[in-house]
Amino acid sequence: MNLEEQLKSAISNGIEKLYNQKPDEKRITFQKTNKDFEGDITIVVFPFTGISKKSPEQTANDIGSYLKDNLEEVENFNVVKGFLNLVISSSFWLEFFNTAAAAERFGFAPANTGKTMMVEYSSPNTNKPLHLGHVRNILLGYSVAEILKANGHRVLKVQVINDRGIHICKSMLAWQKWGNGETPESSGTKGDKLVGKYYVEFDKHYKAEIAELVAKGLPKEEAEKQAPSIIEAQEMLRKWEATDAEVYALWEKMNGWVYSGFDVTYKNLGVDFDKLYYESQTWERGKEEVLKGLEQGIFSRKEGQSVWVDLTKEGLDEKVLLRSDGTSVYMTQDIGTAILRYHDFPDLNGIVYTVGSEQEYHFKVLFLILQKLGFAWAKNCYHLSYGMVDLPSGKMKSREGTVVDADDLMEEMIATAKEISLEKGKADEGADAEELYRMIGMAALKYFILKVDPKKKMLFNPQESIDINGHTGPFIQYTHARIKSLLRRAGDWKLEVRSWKLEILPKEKELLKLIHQFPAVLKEAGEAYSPALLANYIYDLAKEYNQFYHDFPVLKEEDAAKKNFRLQLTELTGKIIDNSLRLLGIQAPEKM
RNA sequence: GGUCCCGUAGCUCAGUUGGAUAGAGCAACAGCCUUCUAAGCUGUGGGUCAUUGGUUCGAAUCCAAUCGGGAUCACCA
Repeated sequence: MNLEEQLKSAISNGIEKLYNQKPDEKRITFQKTNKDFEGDITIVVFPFTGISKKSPEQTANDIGSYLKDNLEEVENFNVVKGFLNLVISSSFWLEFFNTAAAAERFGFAPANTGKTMMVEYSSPNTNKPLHLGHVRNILLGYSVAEILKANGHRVLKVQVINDRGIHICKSMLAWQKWGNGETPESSGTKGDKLVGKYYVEFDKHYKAEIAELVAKGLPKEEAEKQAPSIIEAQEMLRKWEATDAEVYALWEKMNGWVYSGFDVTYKNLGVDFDKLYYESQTWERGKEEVLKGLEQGIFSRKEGQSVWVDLTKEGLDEKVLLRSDGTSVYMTQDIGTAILRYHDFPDLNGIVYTVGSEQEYHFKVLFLILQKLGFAWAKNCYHLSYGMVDLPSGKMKSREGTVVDADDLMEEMIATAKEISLEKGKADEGADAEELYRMIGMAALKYFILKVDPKKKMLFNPQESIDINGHTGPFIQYTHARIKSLLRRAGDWKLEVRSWKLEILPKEKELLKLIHQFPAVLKEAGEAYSPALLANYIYDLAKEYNQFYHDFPVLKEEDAAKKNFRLQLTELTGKIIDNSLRLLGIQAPEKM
């Protein structure tokens, strides 16, 4: 039982004894003690004045006295208006510290809650390279998955790759017509970049054709439909669906290029997947399920072969599930994919879809459809909806060439990290130094993105993102490196000795209090699917440690018990920072 | 137009199961290295928490309206 739970039940009992009525436990709330007053934790007593029929001050005094007499952890208390500030005993903090320091991985839930969660993230189209928007998605998804693991769940990281459809046909067509057999090898271009190049190439020709037709007097809408390029691309898609051998071979070849390009980006981002789903392998399943639903009368048929779901009762619209020519839409394959996933892993306790907020409506509809189809697990599907990433210049627009490429971005971050390191004269030469620059640059990027609440849209300012001072990833890395340096110098100092009698100084206690919060923060981050909570917490922890480090000698402390305590406090802080950074996908260097 | 999200310091963000005088970082200015990593620490200035009204002992937090910004409502993905 943790401190708050202990206090809660003691307060509940105390109020019952004092005033003959049990309070509503939900109204017993704790908060941090204001820094101007003495105390470690504060209880707001206003909610109990109705029961006590006394002034807030008197009520607080009553409860404070009761706690002091009946709970050994409560050493003292003071009252300011309706606020009861409790001073928790040093022995409690020392005992807590002993347990925490001895833990294998303090704050982590014991492995195996018996729950299995699937986290989908990335899920790109295969017609162009990954960009900054994908980067937020990927970092979030990866971190959420790791945080869920730390909370004791089994986690499967997956994506569904949108590998079929008109978009890839456009790239294929352009390559076929104007590519002259160019390959990643022949041109020295990363595969996804090469395919992206032909997607742009298609668009260029298509636009020109439209302009030409419009000049001839055709309305724009009509021109968009009649342009020869688009007609050819649609023809290609039909051939693909009929598994035309030549088209299929080209499709496989070009997707292969894209995958090897993506692999490089994923590797550099330091993320991985347990299983990949491909739209080309799930869309037919989706179609079958829709037709089954049609037979059962869950869906209805309209013009041609089109199939619709009516969600007007749920306050939404009607939605098409199969086109009038019988082909499937995006929704169709998502239905198939979800069902396939539960087929593959029947013991799944939920799927987390890491997808941008612009698709909120889509997922609302998807989950409703799955429910209508009778899948009880649909209620465990969750759309982790994150906000868009804007640039200082506004929105990213591929047409205006303002899209920030993921590979370029990483390269620049690392180059800038190197530059700054050299300027500061921190540079060691050699291979290790290059690895360090990479770690720092990536930390700056990842932390900059992950510290923001996923639900909120964020502004990506390239200049600020590589900052290494203040509320940044490198600042936290630096604190860790500093801790490691201390521990190295401590050498074989007897870290295992844990029986001390000493008074904890205020600054030491502040650090301990923050450490005490860690398990709750990790749990909350898992429940809220929010790496930002963890990211902001370790910043606070690092900041607090730096103050401690600045104010007190550790190795130079002469009192052996104090020295030992501070060293272990240092070690524990370092472990929490290291473990937490890892959950954010950030590496913690030993030196920097 | 319907639905949803957002509006906190010059800038980027915390803080929202309702609680004390709303916090950080950046930027600006002023200090601290013969002592464990100065990528650090300390201090100063900077706020009608978009506006108005309501609920409450108490509102940045809950409710309503207004203003401003964004997303979405395709036989696109």
